[in-house]
Amino acid sequence: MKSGEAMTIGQASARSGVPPKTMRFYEHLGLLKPAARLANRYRAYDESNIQTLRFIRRARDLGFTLQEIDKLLGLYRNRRRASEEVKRLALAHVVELDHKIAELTRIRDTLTDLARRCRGDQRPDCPILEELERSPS
Amino acid sequence: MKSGEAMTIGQASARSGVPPKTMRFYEHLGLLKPAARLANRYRAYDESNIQTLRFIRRARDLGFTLQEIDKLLGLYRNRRRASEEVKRLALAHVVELDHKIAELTRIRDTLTDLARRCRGDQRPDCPILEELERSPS
DNA sequence: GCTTGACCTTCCAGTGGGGGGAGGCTCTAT
DNA sequence: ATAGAGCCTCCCCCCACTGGAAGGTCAAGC
Repeated sequence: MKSGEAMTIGQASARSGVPPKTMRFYEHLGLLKPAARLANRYRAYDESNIQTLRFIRRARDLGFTLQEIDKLLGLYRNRRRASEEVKRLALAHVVELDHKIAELTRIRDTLTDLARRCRGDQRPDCPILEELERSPS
Repeated sequence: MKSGEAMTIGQASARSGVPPKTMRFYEHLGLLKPAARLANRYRAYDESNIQTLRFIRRARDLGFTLQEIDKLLGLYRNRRRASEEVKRLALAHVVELDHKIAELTRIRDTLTDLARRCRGDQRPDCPILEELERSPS
C-alpha cells in the first residue's frame, strides 16, 4: 500500500490501535463521519482518519467519555477556538477522577483493614462477613 | 405492621436501602431466591430477607460485583466454611482496587500536568490537544 | 478454475447494574 | 365511589463496546 493512500478498515485499525468493530461503532454513533467506500463497499481510510482515530484512542486512554471526545474533536479541528474550553474540560475531568480515586481508596482501606482482622483459617468467624451483615450504613 | 411479619417490596426497600426495581432485578438474576407471594401476587419479605438485602447493599458499597456477592452470600449462609475463602475474595478485590486507583491516578497526573501547561486563554495553542494528536502511545 | 482462508459487510444480542416509563391490578382513605 | 399510591410485568435506555451469525470479496495456491 502506498502510504498516504486508501487503507481498509483492518489496516487503519492496525495503524491507529482502534479495533475495526469499534471504528464501525464510532461511525454509527456519529463520532466519526461516514467513511468513504470503495467499489466493493469496503470502507476506505486515509492519513487524516488515522490521526483522528489516534486522537480518540489517546483521549479514551485518558478516560474521557465519547461525548467529551466529540467536543475535544470539535475544538481540535477548529483551532481558532480558545484553549480555555479545552482546559476547562480537562480540569472538570480531573475533578471527577479525584472523586473516584478518593472513593476507591476509602473502599480499599476498609477492605484491607477487614481482611487484616480476618484470620483466614478454617474457623468460621470472619470480620468481613460480620461487617457486611451490620445494620444500615 | 407487626415486626417480624411480612412486608411488601416497598417496605422492605425502605428498611434495606435497596430500591424495589433493584430487588426485582436481583431476583431475576437469581442473586435473590424468588420472593414469597401474597394472594394478590405481591412479593412478601421478612426479616431474614432484609438482612440479606443489607448484606448485598454493603457489599455493593464496597465495590464487590454481583458475582462476588453471590459467592459471599454462599459463604455467609454456610458459616462452617472457612473464613479463608472470604479473606481471599476480599484481598483479590483489594488488588483490583489498587490497579484501578493506580491507573486513575496516573491519568489524573497526566491531565493535571497538561492543564497546568495550557494557558487556557483565547490563544489556540494547547498542550492538551497537542498531546492527544501525538503518534501512537 | 476452484478451493481455502482472511478479510470485509450488515445486523442482532449481550455485557453490568440498574433507571424510566407504559399499561394494568390492588389497596387504602376519604 | 373515587382518587392516588403502590404493586405487577414488560420492554427500552444508558455506556462503550464485544461476539457472533450470515453472507460478499479477494489473493494465493493447486
